[in-house]
Amino acid sequence: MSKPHLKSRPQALRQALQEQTRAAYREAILDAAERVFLSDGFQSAKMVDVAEGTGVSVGTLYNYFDSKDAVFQALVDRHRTRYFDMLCAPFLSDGATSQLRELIGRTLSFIETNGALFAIYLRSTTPILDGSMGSTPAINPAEDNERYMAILAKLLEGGVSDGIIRKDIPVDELVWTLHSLIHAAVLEWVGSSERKSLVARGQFLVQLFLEGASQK
Amino acid sequence: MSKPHLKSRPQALRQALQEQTRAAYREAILDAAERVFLSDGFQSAKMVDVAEGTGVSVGTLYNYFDSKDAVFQALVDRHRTRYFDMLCAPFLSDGATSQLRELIGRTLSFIETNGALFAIYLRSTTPILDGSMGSTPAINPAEDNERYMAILAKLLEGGVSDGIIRKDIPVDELVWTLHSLIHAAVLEWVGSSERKSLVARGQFLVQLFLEGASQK
Amino acid sequence: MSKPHLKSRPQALRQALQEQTRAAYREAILDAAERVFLSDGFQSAKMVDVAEGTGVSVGTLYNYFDSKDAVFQALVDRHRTRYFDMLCAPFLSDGATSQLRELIGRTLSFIETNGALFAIYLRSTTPILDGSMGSTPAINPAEDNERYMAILAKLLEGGVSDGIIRKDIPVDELVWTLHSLIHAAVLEWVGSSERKSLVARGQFLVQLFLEGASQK
Amino acid sequence: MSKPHLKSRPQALRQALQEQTRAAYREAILDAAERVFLSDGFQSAKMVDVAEGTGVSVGTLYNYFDSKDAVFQALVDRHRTRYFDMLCAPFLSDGATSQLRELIGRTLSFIETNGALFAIYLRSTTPILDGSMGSTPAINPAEDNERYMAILAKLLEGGVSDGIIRKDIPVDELVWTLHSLIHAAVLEWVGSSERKSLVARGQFLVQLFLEGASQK
DNA sequence: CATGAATGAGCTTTCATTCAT
DNA sequence: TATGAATGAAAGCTCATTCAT
Repeated sequence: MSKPHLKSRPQALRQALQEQTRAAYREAILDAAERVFLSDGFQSAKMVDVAEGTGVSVGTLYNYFDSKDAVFQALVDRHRTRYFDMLCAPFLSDGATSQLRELIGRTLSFIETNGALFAIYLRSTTPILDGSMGSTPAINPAEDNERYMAILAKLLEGGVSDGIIRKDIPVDELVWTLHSLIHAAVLEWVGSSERKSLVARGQFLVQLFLEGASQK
Repeated sequence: MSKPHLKSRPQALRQALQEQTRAAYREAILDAAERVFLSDGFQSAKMVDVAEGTGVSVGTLYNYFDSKDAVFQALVDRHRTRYFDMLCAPFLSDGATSQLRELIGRTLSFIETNGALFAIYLRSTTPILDGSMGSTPAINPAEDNERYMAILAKLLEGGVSDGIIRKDIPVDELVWTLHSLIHAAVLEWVGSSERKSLVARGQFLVQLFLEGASQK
Repeated sequence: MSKPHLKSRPQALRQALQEQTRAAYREAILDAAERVFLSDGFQSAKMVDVAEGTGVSVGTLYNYFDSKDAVFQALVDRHRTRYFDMLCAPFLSDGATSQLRELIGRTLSFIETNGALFAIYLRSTTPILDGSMGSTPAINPAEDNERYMAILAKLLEGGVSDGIIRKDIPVDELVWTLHSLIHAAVLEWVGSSERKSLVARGQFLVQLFLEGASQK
Repeated sequence: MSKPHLKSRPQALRQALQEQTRAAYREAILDAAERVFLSDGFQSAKMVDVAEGTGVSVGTLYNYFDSKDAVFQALVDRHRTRYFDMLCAPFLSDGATSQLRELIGRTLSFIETNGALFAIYLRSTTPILDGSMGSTPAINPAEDNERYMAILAKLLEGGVSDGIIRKDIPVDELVWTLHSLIHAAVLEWVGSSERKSLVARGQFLVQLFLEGASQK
């Protein structure tokens, strides 16, 4: 009762530790969930497996997330934030072409580092996939894709202005093509077991995208 | 019982009719299944819905297919046969470039005509998708993809020989890129509700693939 | 194909039998459910027990009812219809008093014959009970009670007009009292294992209600 | 350690305080529990809510009570003691009728003051309720009811001796009727949101019970 | 002794598959 | 061979209870 500040300090400490722990649990669960979702697919993934993968019991899962959907949601959110933060960082280089290379390098590097789930999520507009992922309205990859394409568009428009990118094709089409190309690369990479450097392939893709396959 | 040959003719007839009917049933079921799988996804698709869509009862489904997986399997098989038959037909035009256009035109035309399921199947090496589709070992899109890429490779190699396609990039890489590009286009098409002409976009893609995005 | 009427008859028959069977199943399930709900209470009652009690599997339950709530609902509905049909039948006797006796006789006879669940349902406005029964809006005993009290009211008003029932107490109060009394009797009966005649007690109650406990 | 008697005094003091505190906790928990049980029903009531309502953590609940059932048990016990203490207090008035009025007045006043839970408990012989309340054997309202009815019986027997109460009906029946009537009133009161005076209605009930509904 | 997160048995519900008709 | 109701394993989720701090 007297000297309550004596107690308040440890309490604050404990609280901090608690929150530390909570966060750690959350991360652990998400890590396990990502593994399970990736190997089994969202629908087939069982909460028990996620729990087991985390090393906790099922009930604990629900102390951190409201539902299976919510876990997936959080998984996506976790990546999304970092993804766009990374994309929006200022470029180190000048010129549309270099920056394009840089952007795609970053993108693919992110995927390479952070696992494939986010990439797959971005592709999950495909109807059949929709079934396999959660159907919460908040899970809306289309929006994220548009955001990404907007970034691409800005760069390519700059290239057109600079006379580097051809004018006879609408920028939208170029954007769409490059975006699709990147995603294809990612999916290919995700599906393969070898996991050749995704970044390297990205650079190669940009080259091909810019120069074309024809003999000059 | 007596004079079996008297009966054997009608029996053969009946048998033929029977088989005709059986085949018709199979087709009807597969048609319905494709609709359902596409709209709900494999996992969420219910056998009852397939039955209803076909106009038969669930039990009947199992007289024609061993399991839900088997239905999907058959669905893929049905497309695959026609797909490769179509691809292997002789070209109407000459020259690597024209034939490339023709091949991709055919490919996308097939997808456009026959629905998206097969295309999605071809992309289903993605782990998360594996979960959403049947997991029978027999469902192995990789093989089909390689077969397709082999066709592409032959054409592009021809182009290299003819001096039309650049030599400084390994054909494999070109093949991979073009293939990815096509698949990306298909997935994009599948996911969109507008359903702009896929074939047209394909032609455009080939152009971009050959010429590149750079201003010359 | 020829003589379709040869087939149509058995089909009609089969269908009739099927519906017979369906109805029988429904009844069997409801019977079991009533037993289980009564012995365990709605919340504690397990669908497995209902299934076991019926002699079917859990899945079958859901072929007949959408949910546990729906089972309870149907249970109540089944009784309600018959209950009010019976109450609304014309009286065999004349005079407010006799008809009162008759009405209460019928009521209690119904309860005695048809089991206690419906009676308990009618009492389930009690908050604690609300928790123990389904919370579907359609389950609204208050309405049913009011309907019953309206019937009582009409009779007692007649009695007042005839100078048989005292005028110095509002009919509503009399109705309320008699109604409560009946319900109390029913609950008492439900809770006891002896199960003395409920109808007899009812007649006795009416007498006491009319004459009072005082020595004249 | 040395001179234990020096310490024993403060210890006793501390112990007393401790027990004071313990008792206060218990009461607080029971208060909260009563609120929660009444609003949600026993089964639906969550220990977390009780804890929250008390302002302690769930764990603390289990330092004071062994289980959810035990909480309910204690809740009932707490009321029971006070209930019968109150009932057994000497009457202020003379004469069976007056004392009857007084008894019922006290009863209903108690319910009105102390909340409805105890009243509901007393009615919980109803099977369905058993499920919704704890099923510990110790929770046995029948016994309490009999105790109450014994009190009623004594009064009514007095009335019979005094020539105030009719002889032609066994006292048991009269007791049963009056008791049922009171309980019905209580349940009605519990279920209604208006909460008209329960005591007033009780007096009215006694009048009706004694005089009957018939016009004299 | 208070705390509150971890636990996991147990519940309702779904649906691919079977099988008697 | 068609039927469609019965089946029951399996999944997501809840919450009374425990226990390390």
